[in-house]
Amino acid sequence: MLNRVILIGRLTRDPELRYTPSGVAVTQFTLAVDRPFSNQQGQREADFINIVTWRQLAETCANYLRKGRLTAVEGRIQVRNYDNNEGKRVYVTEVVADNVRFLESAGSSQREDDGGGSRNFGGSRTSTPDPFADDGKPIDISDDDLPF
Amino acid sequence: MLNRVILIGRLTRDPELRYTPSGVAVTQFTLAVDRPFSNQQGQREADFINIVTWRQLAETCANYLRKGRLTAVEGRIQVRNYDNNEGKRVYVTEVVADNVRFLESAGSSQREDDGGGSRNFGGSRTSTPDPFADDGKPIDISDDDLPF
Amino acid sequence: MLNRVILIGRLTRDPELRYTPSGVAVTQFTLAVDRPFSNQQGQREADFINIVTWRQLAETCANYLRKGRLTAVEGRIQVRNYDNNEGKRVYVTEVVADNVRFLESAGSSQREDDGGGSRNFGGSRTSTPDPFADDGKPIDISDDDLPF
Amino acid sequence: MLNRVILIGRLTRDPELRYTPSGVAVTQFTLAVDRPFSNQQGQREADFINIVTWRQLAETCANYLRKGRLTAVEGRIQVRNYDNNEGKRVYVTEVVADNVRFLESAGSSQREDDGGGSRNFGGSRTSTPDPFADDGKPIDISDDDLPF
DNA sequence: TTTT
DNA sequence: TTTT
Repeated sequence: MLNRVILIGRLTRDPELRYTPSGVAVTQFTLAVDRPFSNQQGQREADFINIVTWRQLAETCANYLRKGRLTAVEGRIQVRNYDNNEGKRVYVTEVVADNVRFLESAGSSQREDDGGGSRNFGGSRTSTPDPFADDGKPIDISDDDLPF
Repeated sequence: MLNRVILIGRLTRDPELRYTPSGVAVTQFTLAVDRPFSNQQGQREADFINIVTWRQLAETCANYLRKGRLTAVEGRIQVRNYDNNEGKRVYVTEVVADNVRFLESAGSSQREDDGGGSRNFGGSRTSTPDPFADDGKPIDISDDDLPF
Repeated sequence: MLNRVILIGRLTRDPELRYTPSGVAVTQFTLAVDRPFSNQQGQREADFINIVTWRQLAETCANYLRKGRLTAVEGRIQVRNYDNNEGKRVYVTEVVADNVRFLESAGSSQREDDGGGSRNFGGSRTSTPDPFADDGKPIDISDDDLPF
Repeated sequence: MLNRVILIGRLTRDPELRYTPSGVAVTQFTLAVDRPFSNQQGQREADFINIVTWRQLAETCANYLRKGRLTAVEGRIQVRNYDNNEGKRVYVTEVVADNVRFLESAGSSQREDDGGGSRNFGGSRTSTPDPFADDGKPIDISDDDLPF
């Protein structure tokens, strides 16, 4: 009935832009958000929160966000489920963003690495497991997932 | 760095109160939050979002919340992970609440069922799968999970 | 750059629907939101927060909201200023809502008074002071104030 | 019943630290928050939102925030009123912050002016009008205004 | 000027 | 009275 999330954190890697079969842009990335307190061992932990954006916002995020950038995200929590290859139901929680603010433009943060070439497009495979699946394979993005 | 969630929805079942080994109260429940739009088939879906509360707030929630009640929750997104019995890393996303508002007191909503007897205390097992695990077993709640 | 407000409270009076010169619907009301703590005298106070809604949402609010109803509002803080009749600049803070949730439908709250007849439509003048001005006169609502 | 605000904007001037008669620290500043759309004349406007912080957070804000810095604020809307020198009731809306994030540390933003010397401490009077009053005089901050 |  |  009401579902609102606001996060400020840093991208754990470059955003990944893909397209649904019908050609709608989707960008996914993960925000590392430091917890407001230390754990029993006195260390600061972070939550790694998966973000999805659609359409024009997806294109903009793919163009301007990079690994490490401080970013504000506004959206709603979404819980999807699908059956994995062992026939087990898996629940995936992510934040569907409708507003993203780039708090650091290129050059405003120190030690940037905008060179790279490590960006992945069009659903290509990565060797690091994708946090959106539980088995290292990209989750199928379908037009059924289109919000709004 | 900033992590804020506000939800309004209805409890999918009575809340479950347990205690950590060191005696700290934890209450878990799930909120069904209707999505703001219909899907391609024209049906309204909901997101089922797991909520955790600690200490005094946990006791209050266990005492006053019941299945079906309209409830507002304020908190932060937390992503925990643990290795399941097949040695696979499982990610669990939940909202750690620090503020819960009871929008319907007992009697203010129609068709209530406060009788029941189906509440579970102290880590007892249920036959319905616990949404906090991927295998139907309650997730171990340890003092390591204590926030604040 | 980011401006988000979420409130839950009760209407202090029936909402007021008017129209700008170009025919756009505007509805204003005030939410009483209880503070989360008591003051030095041990009493619970409330903040009285002015809400503005536009267009379709304005019509819906005027149709369904009534004095006393528990209501959730999502929007942004806006600070307008104008020069009053003594030539002094006055600052008006209000919340421009883009999402309003009716947490109590007609009949779900006790002792309602939906009879009334005291509602005002179409920009008519009232003798009760308008909370949006400091001098008891309705503030001119113009098309310049149209958001989005 | 629930009252939550999250803002990201820039300080319009250095923060002002004062103390209540009983010695509690209060810091006030104004955030300029750009609106998400342009007005009829095609220009981007901003809302100037007054922020108040108390105690330890007040000290930290006074120490680390400066004019122009990008800052995130979390808190609640508060509406105070007082009678001005003409015996007229004046309403003051501000955000009482309980969480402030410094999104730009000293040096991370370009062209800073941290020199100044224009800061005011300990409740001293200033000739520049206080944004929290409508008449250019600082509003009395009393221990009655202490939240939490 | 205030709601429950 | 305003920030970039």
